[in-house]
Amino acid sequence: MRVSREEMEQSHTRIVESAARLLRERGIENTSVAGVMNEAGLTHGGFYRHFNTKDELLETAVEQAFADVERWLDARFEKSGRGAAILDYHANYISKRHVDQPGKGCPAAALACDIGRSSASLKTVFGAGVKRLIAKLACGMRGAEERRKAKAARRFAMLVGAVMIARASDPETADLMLSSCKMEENDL
Amino acid sequence: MRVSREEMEQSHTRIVESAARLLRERGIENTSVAGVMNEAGLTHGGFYRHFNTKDELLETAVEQAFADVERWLDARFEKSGRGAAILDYHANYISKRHVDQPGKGCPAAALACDIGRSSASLKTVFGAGVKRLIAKLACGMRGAEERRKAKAARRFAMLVGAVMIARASDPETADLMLSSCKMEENDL
DNA sequence: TGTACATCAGTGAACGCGCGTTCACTGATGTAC
DNA sequence: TGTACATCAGTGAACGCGCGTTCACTGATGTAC
Repeated sequence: MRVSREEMEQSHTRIVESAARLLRERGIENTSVAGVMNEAGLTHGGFYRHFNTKDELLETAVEQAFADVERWLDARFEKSGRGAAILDYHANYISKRHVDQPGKGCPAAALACDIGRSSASLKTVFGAGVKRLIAKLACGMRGAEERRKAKAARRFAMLVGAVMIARASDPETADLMLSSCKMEENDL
Repeated sequence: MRVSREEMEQSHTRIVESAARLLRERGIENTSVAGVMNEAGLTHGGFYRHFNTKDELLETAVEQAFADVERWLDARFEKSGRGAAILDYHANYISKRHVDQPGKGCPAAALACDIGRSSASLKTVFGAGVKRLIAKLACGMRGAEERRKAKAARRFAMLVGAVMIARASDPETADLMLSSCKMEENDL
């Protein structure tokens, strides 16, 4: 039966949020349209009133996941200042909690692999998110524009790599990875 | 019809090699048993004379992919010495060629994401490979044992993250990632 | 404000497809004599 | 070395399953009067 415009918008939001979480937990191939709809409290048939294809949902969900991280960073920036916010970000990133909860974590660490094998449009969404994140991280650093950006990119690559490898490894190797990439030592 | 023991061993080798390549190109979910067998010049039905399950093949193929990298590194070590070998490794890793050819590249950069969602036994194979690689890379460095290992782990994380992000991004962002992670600058 | 009707969000069965795995079968290989 | 037979690597049809997508249907919502 038809629902009100407001209810439909809420459904839409729930679909995107469910997708953003399930995608990061299970990956693109293991996230089914039916699974997302079920998580959103709906049945699979109604999906196509909201999106034309699964791919369209993926783009929206990945965009949303990046936006969530940016909002988190912005809030920290305002609360503790840029330097402290970046330290917080790093410490939270390289943590057992982050490794164990991909659904709430960084979309780059959860999805880079899958998106590397996906459509060009999804890569554009992903690349734009990464670029915005790196720009934000570079803000909290010292030095010339280009050097800051490159440094932020190197750091971000390390964070993403460390968490991905930790997730893909036995607990002992995961620990090695995390403890090696904590903040104390900054040189590569 | 039955084939000779020798032919069977050759089939086995071809199956594992095909799997190791296709896995890195397409990921675990998009690599089918039939696809691997076809690539090996066989039909899918015969697969189960070689492996009990697809998972068993995955473990063998991932192991093989790591062994290939180790053999490459060992050869370079002998030819050019440890320092030069590590420089070569880094330069080859952060290259457009590596980004464009996942099938011949680092298994960590190609599969970390997928393996993070797989069985504990596959994670053990992966983690062991990563550990051996890091140990090899630490060999070419200076300083105390623990510091060398941590530094090698940080570098490896950066390399893996950079290539994964480059593969998942639009060309412009991919370039930013690669150029930022080249050898010239070593600090994070 | 009230009524009559068109719209359309959501449902659940159905579609064609590719997957991992099983199985009866084939015929060259390996072995026992 | 030659023969007779058991073995088993490889084939291709078939299985049950979950997938993305389609569709006829339902009935509350939104709108035109």
